[in-house]
Amino acid sequence: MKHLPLGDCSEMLCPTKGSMPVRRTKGLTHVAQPNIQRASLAAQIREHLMQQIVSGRLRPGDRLVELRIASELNTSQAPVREAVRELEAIGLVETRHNKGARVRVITDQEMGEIYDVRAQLEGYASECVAVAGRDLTAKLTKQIDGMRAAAMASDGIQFAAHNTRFHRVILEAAGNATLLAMWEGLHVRARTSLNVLRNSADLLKVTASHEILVETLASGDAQAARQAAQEHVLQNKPERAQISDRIP
Amino acid sequence: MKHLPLGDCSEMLCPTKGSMPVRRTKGLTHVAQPNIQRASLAAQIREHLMQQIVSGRLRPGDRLVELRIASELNTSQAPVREAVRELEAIGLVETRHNKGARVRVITDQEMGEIYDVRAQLEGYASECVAVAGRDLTAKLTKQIDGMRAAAMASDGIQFAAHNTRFHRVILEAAGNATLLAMWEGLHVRARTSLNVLRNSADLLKVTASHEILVETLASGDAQAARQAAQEHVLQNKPERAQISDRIP
DNA sequence: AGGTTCTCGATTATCGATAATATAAAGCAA
DNA sequence: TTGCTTTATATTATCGATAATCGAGAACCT
Repeated sequence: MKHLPLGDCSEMLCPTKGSMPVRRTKGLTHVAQPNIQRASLAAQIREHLMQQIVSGRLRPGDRLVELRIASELNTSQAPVREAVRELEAIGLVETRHNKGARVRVITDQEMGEIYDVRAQLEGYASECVAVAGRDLTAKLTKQIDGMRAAAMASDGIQFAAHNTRFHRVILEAAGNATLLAMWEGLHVRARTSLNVLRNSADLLKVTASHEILVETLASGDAQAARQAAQEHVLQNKPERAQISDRIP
Repeated sequence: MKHLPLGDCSEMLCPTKGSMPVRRTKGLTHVAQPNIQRASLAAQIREHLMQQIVSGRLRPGDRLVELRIASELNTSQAPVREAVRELEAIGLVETRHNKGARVRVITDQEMGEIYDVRAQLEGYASECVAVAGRDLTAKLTKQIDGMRAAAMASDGIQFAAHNTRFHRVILEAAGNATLLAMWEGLHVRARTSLNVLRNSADLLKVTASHEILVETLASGDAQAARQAAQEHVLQNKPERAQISDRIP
């Protein structure tokens, strides 16, 4: 297949859906034994661009010119276009008709809104979990351990990953696929990474905040669970007027 | 431009964003005075397909073959593909890698989930509105009038339209763009149409249910507003195991 | 029969080229 | 100089053609 000069391309998006198969023999043919790319070009490009954005190599306002990216990656315009459209659907990129796409500027205002909505969704999810009487302590603790380790290593990316998984455990357990999908739509992972980069919060403190939540969830009191989850999210809501610099 | 044999193509999706300009001179050139299509082919095709789905001409499980649709509409595969992908993002269509798209089957289960989530979102929105002390009575009443008229004319489509606008008024007034976007993501209009078609509910009764909500909202009590909105949505949540037939 | 490989037709994914647009630069009249 | 029209350039939207993939059935083996 087209062996794109893309790096990892691991699941930043849709960690649930596994990657899909693909094999092209246009430019160079490969031994196709290791590195059997099983994702469409579009998906790979999407992940690539996503990395660029989240890592800050592409910064808010930067344009995404389809043909330029295509030539950089040795592909045609089509899959790039598709990737860009997907990023738009996700909300990482903004396009105007006939004027192309650019990396979306996520304002502090919007970041705040996201946390407000998350608080609602997670509050409801927690309520559902409590009502159903599900015990997630084991799973949640596992992620907390990961968070703590990442926090001590000052690994923001890893921290965000565990953080996201922690919350996903709750959302999944709520048993409402639509709710989960909407929550995923907020793309907590990407957003959290961004956020960690923006304001180097005290990761250990954040970790501790999760531990408290686990306890409340375990109590089984639906209203309390909801309340706790909402507060937890809002607690970590970034202050306004943060340092909006990005890593260089 | 390419004068697609598409009918209305009015704003079923993204009623906020106006349509965008486009003009092609490939096949036939036109006087381009009336009917100045200001939407990209992809957008037109998307609307077309959406109509087909919502109206029931395309039913759950039906395949959407890109090249077939393209030839039917006298376009190339590209814009069709884009349209289909958009429908996928919306959730009206389901695609599997290398296997194409088909109209998504919305199960009763999922329909129920949607209402549960909507209840949460709208509850929160109503709370925000009340807290902000905004008075929406005039706007809401206007839509209720529309609903009543549609109800008496047994016009499900129109009813759904007014219904959606009613709720959008509230969501917009909540002042959280992200919240609004998520709510739009549920595509209430399309879903409501489907729902109205599935179970011919008593539209006048539904209308009345909205009137009560307006009163509570006007009272300014945030908790009451939230409660009322949630209940309102859940009240209209379809029963399980509905007649799942679609109009022919 | 039961399972395996091969081939073919249908369809998606991708490509390379063209038409259409938007915007900025250049030209020109008042 | 201001404002309007024209031209040039960059880039998107769309097209038509190809390559790759899937699924079903044919052909084969055991």
